[in-house]
Amino acid sequence: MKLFIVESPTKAKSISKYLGKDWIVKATLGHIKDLPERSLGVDPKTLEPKYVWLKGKKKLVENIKKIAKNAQKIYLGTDPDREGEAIAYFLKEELSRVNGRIYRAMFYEITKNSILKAVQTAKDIDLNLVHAQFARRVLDRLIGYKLSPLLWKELTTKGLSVGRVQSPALRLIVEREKQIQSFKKKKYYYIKVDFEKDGVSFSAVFQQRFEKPSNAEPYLKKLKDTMFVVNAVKKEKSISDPPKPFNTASLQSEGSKKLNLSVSEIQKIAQKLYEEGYITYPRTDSYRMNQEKAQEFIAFIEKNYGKEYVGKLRNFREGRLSQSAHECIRPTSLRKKPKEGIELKLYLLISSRTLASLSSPAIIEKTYVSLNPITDEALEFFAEGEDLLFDGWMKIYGKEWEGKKLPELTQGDILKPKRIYIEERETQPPPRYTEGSLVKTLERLGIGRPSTYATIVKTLKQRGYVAVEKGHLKPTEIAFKVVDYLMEKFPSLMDYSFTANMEDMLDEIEEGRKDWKLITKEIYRKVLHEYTQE
DNA sequence: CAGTGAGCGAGCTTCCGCTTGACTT
Repeated sequence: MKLFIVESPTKAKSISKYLGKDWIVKATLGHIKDLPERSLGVDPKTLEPKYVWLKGKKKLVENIKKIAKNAQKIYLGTDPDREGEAIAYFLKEELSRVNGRIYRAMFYEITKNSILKAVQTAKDIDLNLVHAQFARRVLDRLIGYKLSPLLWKELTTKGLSVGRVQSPALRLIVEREKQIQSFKKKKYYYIKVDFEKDGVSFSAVFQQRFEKPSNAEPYLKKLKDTMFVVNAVKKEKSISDPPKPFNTASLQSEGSKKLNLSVSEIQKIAQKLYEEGYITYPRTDSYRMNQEKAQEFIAFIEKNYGKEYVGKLRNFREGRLSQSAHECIRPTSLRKKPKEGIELKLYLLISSRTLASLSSPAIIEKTYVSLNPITDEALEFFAEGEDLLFDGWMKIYGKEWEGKKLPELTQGDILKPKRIYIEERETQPPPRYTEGSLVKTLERLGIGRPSTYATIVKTLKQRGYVAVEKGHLKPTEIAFKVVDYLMEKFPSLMDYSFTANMEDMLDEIEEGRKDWKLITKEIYRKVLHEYTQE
C-alpha cells in the first residue's frame, strides 16, 4: 500500500480514482502548522519562528501517521507553490518519525497522466521554497503584531489593525474617497443637433465645448433655420476580442456585479460548485486551460453555434507574481450542471464565460460622419455610430449589444435638423470602489492571493474601516486617521509596490541566493526605519 | 482614619495564507 497526501479532500477523491486500489489518498485541509495566534511566535533576535499545530490538525496528522507506518512509499502532493512546500515540509517532519520513504510529488492539473507522472518524477522537498514561506510568514507576523499595537496607543482605539495587505488596500479606498471629496464638479455645454433619416434618428455635436451657455449662444443664432450637409463619411472595422476565462479575481468581480452578491458570497457558491464536481478549483490566478478540455468545448461551440463561432485557446501572459498551481475556473464537463437556484446561475456564468473565451471575436463597424451647416462651412459637427457586423463571443456570453447605428449617409446628403439646442453636462468624480473592483485592483497590484481576496474585504469591514453603501465601499473616519498615521510613519509599507518588492526578495530565497533570515530582517528594518529614527 | 500612590499581575485587541468540516446554539 502507498500513501498520497494532498491539501483538498475533493482533489483526494479524484486522485484516488486515478491511482487505484493499493493507494490511500489523504487530505490535510490546508496548512497543518502556523505561528501561535495569541503571541508573537517569532524570536525577536534570531527571527526563529515557532510553528504550532493548527486546531484539529494534530489529530488529523496522527491518523495519517498510522497509515504512513505501513506504507511502502509516501508521496506529498500538496500544491506546487511556496505554501504547499511548507505544508509538505511539516508533514515530512512528522511522518519521517514512522517512515523514511517520503517523496515530494508535483502536478499542475488533476488528470491521470499528470498524477502518474508526478509519482514517477517525485523528488525531495525544496528547502529554499520552505524558507521563503518562513520569510513571508514571519514578515507578515512582525508587521501585523508589532505595528497594530502602535495604532491602539496612538489612536486610543482597540481592535485596530495594520497589515502588509490590508493597509495598502485601505489606502486605495481612502485615497479614492479623498479624490471624490476634493473633486470640483464643473459644468460644460455643447451644441447638439438632432436629425432623422429613413426613420432613424441620430445626433451630431459641435466640435467645440463651452464653459458657459452664453458662449454658445452666438453660434446657435447662426444655425437658426439652416440646413446641414454631410461633408465626410468614414467607416472603420474594429475587432472586439473574446474575454479571458475566469480566475478568482475576475470571477469575484464579474459574479458580484452580475448576480448582485458580495465577493464572499460568490466565493462560497463557487466553493460549493467545486466540491460538487461542477467546476475546477476556485482559487487560482491562472488563465491556463487544459488542452483536451478546450478542444471539447470548441467542439461544443461548433455543434451548437456553428463553425463561424469557433475561436481558439489562447495563451495569456500570466502575471509575474502568478504561481500557477491551478488552471482557470471552468466547468469540469458541459454534460453536468446544477439543477436550479443561485448555484445554477453562477455555473452558467462560468460556463458561458469559458465558451466565450474559446469563441470568435465580434466584428464592429464604426462610422464617423462630419456635417456642416450649409450657411457656414467652417462650423463642423460630428456624429458617430456603431454597427455590429458579427456578434461572435457576445452571442455565447449573452452580452447585449449597446452600440447605436447611424442611418445610411453619403457625402453631399442634405439634412434638415429636427432640433438644435444646448446640452448641459457635468464632469464626474471617480467612483468609489465596489468589492469587485477593489479585488481586481489588488490583483493588478499583486497584493493578496486568490485564497484571501474575499477575506481582505471582510477584514476591512470587521475592523470598522469601511462600510458598504449602495454596493460601494466607503471608508469611515477612523480609516482616514489610520491611513494618515501609517502614511506618515511607515511610508514604505504603504507603498503599493511593497508586496511586489517583497516577492522579489522571496524569489531570491527560492533560488537559494539569499538567507531568509537576513532578508526578512532587512525588509522589516526598512519598514521600521523612519519610525525608529525619532 | 482616610486618601494617595507605587508596584504588580491579569487580561488584552493584532497578521497572511492554505483548506473545509466539526462544533455549538
